Amino acid sequence: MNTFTEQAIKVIVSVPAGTVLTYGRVALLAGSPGAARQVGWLLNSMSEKYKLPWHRIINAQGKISLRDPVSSYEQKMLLEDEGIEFINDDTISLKKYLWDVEFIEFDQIDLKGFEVVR
DNA sequence: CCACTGACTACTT
DNA sequence: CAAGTAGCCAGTG
Repeated sequence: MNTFTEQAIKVIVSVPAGTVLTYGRVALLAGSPGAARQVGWLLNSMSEKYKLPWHRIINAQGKISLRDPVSSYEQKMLLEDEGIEFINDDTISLKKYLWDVEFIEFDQIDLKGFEVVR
């Protein structure tokens, strides 16, 4: 399965703790500029099948985009645990925490370590 | 294949 | 800064 989905997942699992990526950036690194909305979609569906650091993905405004208030609160907590400070209730400084990576070496990432073993 | 959906984005008011 | 608008693209039925 060498698709956008797999690439995007690899990008996401590569994000270091204490940093974040925007949906658009994940899409770009995954090879599909403009597919930002799909990133959100797969996070929603794949975070149950994989142990993804989904909380490190936010929108281009540095805000949490979750519709569900419970989940968005959880995301905020997880980010704060990694040392990320919030400017207000749902905003952080992208300038400070955005992971500035240019290229992902997909070949070196093994997804099997992130699969949920039930 | 077509239509619809959406954890998005960039641009304009 | 808030709200509206028009692109965006992969997954789903």
